[in-house]
Amino acid sequence: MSERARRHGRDAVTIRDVAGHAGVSTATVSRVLAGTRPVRRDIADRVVASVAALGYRPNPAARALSSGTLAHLAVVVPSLTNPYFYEIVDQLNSGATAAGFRLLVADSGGDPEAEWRVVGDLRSQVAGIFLLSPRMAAGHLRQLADEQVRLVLVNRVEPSSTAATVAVDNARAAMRIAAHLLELGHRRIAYLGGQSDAWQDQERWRGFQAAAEFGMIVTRLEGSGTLDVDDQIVERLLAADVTAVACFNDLSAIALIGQLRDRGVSVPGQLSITGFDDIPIARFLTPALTTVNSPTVELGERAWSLMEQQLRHDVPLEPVMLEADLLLRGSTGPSVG
Amino acid sequence: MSERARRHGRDAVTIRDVAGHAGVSTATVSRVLAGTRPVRRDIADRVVASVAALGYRPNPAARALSSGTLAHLAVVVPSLTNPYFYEIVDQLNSGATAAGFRLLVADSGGDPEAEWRVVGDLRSQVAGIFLLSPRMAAGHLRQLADEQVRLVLVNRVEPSSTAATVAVDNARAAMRIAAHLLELGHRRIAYLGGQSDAWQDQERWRGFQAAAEFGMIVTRLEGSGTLDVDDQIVERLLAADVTAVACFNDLSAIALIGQLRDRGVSVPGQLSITGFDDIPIARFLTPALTTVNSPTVELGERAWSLMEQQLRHDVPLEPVMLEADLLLRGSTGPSVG
DNA sequence: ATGAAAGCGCTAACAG
DNA sequence: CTGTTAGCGCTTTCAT
Repeated sequence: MSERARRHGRDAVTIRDVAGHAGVSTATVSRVLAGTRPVRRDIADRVVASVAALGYRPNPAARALSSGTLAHLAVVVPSLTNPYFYEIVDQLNSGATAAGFRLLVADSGGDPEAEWRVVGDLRSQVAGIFLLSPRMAAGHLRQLADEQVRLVLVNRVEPSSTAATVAVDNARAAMRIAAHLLELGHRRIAYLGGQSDAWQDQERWRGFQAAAEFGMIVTRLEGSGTLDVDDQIVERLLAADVTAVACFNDLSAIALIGQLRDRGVSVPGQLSITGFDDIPIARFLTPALTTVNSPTVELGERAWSLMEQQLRHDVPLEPVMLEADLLLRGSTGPSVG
Repeated sequence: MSERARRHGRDAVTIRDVAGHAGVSTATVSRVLAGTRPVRRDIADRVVASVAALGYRPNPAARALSSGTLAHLAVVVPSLTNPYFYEIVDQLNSGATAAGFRLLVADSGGDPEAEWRVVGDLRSQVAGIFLLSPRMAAGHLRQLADEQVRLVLVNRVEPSSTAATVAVDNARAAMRIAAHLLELGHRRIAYLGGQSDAWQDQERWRGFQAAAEFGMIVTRLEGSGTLDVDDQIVERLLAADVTAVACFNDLSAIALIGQLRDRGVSVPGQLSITGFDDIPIARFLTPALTTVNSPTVELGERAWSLMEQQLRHDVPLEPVMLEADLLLRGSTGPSVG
């Protein structure tokens, strides 16, 4: 058995074998399988039968080389361990699988440069790329779009790029949280930020800053957007003299609540806390987390359909903006300030 | 511009262009890039310079077709929305990326048949496949190994198959939990199971059943292993008259605790709860979850190295069994039975 | 050590 | 509607 055959676990059966078995040309087999042009019914049946009989599976590499495109789509995420992306990836996977594409995943580690490199690598290997919360330079994003890489941007709006885009209106969502806190009597609040180079962080911060217009005093504290929060965070918070903390996302809210619990600070008794995203676990926490839901399912669906359009050579559209709903739960309560 | 060129966003620069630019043959370029055979220093330098100057990127499909293997590895997970798997996938991704492989992910939806089909699809497209908590029939697993598909089984031990395997000793971990509960005075406990066709569920259940030897009474309740728990679960639990519930995993423990909170049942005051896996969020919960850690990092590392060995044509080894540590946190307390 | 040339398996003109 | 044939871009003998 040849080395190649061993790799595939058997002497690979090729399109030629099928053609021979069915007594037709390889072109006909190809046409039957791809459905690119009509083939006489009885011949097609014969081909199908031969395919089944021989257990033929087209070689994707050969197909890719010949047709110029691989049935692979890539999705690049800042971190594979952030639950927020799971649902989106899951949606993309459903769409892609149904359309006969496979999903390649890549993790950029949240680094703009690494992200750019990863995409550079991927672009020649896939038919299209989903960028989830990308952080790369606007110039790079523009360049990719200019170079006709099929792109879908999720949660990053970059007006200078023509890339297809779907995003949640984060600023508006932040305002909703602020308004809710104000209604509860909170006037001095803190925003525990995420990575400040992320579009989502900028938008959310923008939303909270708008609350200043309504008489709130909003202090920004730097955070990571992950479960790893600064050990000193509680002290910094207390020093800031606030009655509520709006966190960049659910993950950091959860970590913060954990810290507060350890220090004996009650939530929402002494401090109200809000998250962002509504990851599935949020409603099961004690206290359940007040947050805004990021419509991840719709986000994923829209992202997929934007990709689908591009695969059909349709023109990219206006950015799709999605609304987030406020979910009032137990982690917020009346101000005690 | 040709259709093909358009797809790649530019007229693709091929190995021939590089060869022309450097004034050498394509074979030489190939050798320099792959390092398969020695090339005179100055010529190699010239090639490297040309590659850089033209921004050449080898076409993976052509490479795959020619060399017979694609630099892709696949990982099949039962569900893309379970945090537990992401930790492992993250590790696999690191190893694969470092070795120049890309990771294809596929979701089987937890269905044994779908899983088998997915693998059938994938096998010709990748150099190897990781199966995380696979549920497919033992016969299928054996068949794959027999057909020389490079496989790594994670968290499923199938003695009849020669596939490389790494798994956590779930039965032992379950015993550790049981022993801990017994020490706290719990004698009547329930096991809220996962999907009963999963190896992990069987092993955990086996571990808890062993506790009967030590005088505990263990009732099994059916569960899903996800955040979606039966609405009636609290009633069923109360009816079972137990003082502690060992859950299949952290996810179902979290969901259960959420339900109990809603019904006003205190944890661990009235009922002690344990999880399984130690997902990152577990320690931030209130109460923090008593669980056993699944050494996901090591699991991922071992899985990767098993794959690496196979890529080097090494023989598969004995199953690697990993130990799980008990993490005592706030969700368990003395029995009030 | 290097080049020429033969494919890898498939698709897509181009003929018929 | 079907067959023949020429590549797709790369690796790899086989010569030199």
